[in-house]
Amino acid sequence: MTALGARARVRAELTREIADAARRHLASEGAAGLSLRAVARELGMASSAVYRYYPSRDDLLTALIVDAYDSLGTAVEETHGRVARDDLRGRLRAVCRAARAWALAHPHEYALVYGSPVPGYAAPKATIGPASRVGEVLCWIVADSDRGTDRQGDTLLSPGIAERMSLSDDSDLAARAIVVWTSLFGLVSFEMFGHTNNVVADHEAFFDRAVEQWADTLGLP
Amino acid sequence: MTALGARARVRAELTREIADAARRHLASEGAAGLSLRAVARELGMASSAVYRYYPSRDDLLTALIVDAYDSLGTAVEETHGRVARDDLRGRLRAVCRAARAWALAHPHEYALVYGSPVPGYAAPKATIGPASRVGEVLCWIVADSDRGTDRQGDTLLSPGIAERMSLSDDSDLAARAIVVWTSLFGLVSFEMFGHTNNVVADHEAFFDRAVEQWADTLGLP
DNA sequence: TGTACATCAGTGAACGCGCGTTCACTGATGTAC
DNA sequence: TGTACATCAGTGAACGCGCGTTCACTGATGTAC
Repeated sequence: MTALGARARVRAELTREIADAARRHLASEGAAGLSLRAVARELGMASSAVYRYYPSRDDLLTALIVDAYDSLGTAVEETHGRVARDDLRGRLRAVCRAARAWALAHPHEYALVYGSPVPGYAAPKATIGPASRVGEVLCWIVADSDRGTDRQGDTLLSPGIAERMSLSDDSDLAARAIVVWTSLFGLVSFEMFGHTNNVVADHEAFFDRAVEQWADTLGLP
Repeated sequence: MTALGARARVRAELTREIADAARRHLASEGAAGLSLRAVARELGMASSAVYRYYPSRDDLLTALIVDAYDSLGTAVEETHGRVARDDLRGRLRAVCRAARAWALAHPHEYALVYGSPVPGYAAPKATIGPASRVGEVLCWIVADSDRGTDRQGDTLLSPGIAERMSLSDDSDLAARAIVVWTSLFGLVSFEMFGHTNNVVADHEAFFDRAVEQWADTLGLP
């Protein structure tokens, strides 16, 4: 339904503009300081008008979280999609670098989703799907590595794979993939949050090196 | 100077009590919501009285951060100290498990130091030393592994080692150690912040498995 | 094409709240003689 | 040991601020006939 009425189109536009302004505020104040009033002020509208678009502050926060996960997920998937399927190491490189690049380009959205949880805010279920997109791409790579690239179809490892990848199935490769997943965001978080400031000199080179280590861990050729 | 006057002793006590109350508040409100007034209220004193002990909210926050790093550092160092020096893998296990155990026991202090930075707060230099204690222990282990346990003395790798461990010196082992360091906190953070909730079934078993992977990465016997 | 009505966006005032910080002050505890 | 003075802890009121959310309202935009 792209044939929206004029009113509906304006509505969609303003809804997005509010989210954009909120994202900008995230940058200066952090997630906990995100304020509906400040957002309204920036848009030059009454604070009460925002309630026509988002029923509460938490709903706005949820929208920002979902958008952030989707933005990261899309960036990673696109970069990953440009690499030949049988170039397993190249695919891992692409995923990791895309994730880091996204974090550097969107530091506050990164902190929103991968930093400490916002106190008093419980993430609703709508965030689960978008949150697992990067992990799923990693799982694809590992799965392809496990059974060779000749095998067609992604049906065996599909959305929802994460649930089936619990330790109980005792798959060493699955466990390794998850450790790589957490290591990736561990390293990016340390860089973003300043923990490696006096430890690592060239962050980009160091990151690339770490990626090769992870590729080795996964036994990628 | 343990022979403090009665007044000085009471002062030291209250200073600690304020920090304790602040820590408790951290739990419910998060770092960004830490409020001097709430802390004063809990202690049954006027909010202005707190200023006799901490000149501002940020100073109180700094004290909490330093305390958290020191608490974690002490826990890790003590556990590590109980393992025989030539049991390199055992030492790594001890360090990693102690760090995770501390995080589980102090979730909000963990989020304070390893979560997203508090907006508008710049960590002063006083936090750098305490923040690097865990990393330094890891470096000891790696250094011992590198040159064998016969070599005496810890002088080559001492406080401040982190600075010298920049990529420029091109030591592969140093780089591996730092990746393990970031992976450790990456995995713990994901567990603490709920990212592995539907992915990992048995967090403790999974963590132990990850530690063995890291030990392999470092080539520990 | 024109009119009557319903829908909806946006307003501005208000509610009740909490915050960090300052300031002049009261009393109690320590110190010097 | 006793007195006079200085130091310090703690008070309570006040300043100026921002917040989320509600509510009755005004006008403009759409819809049905």
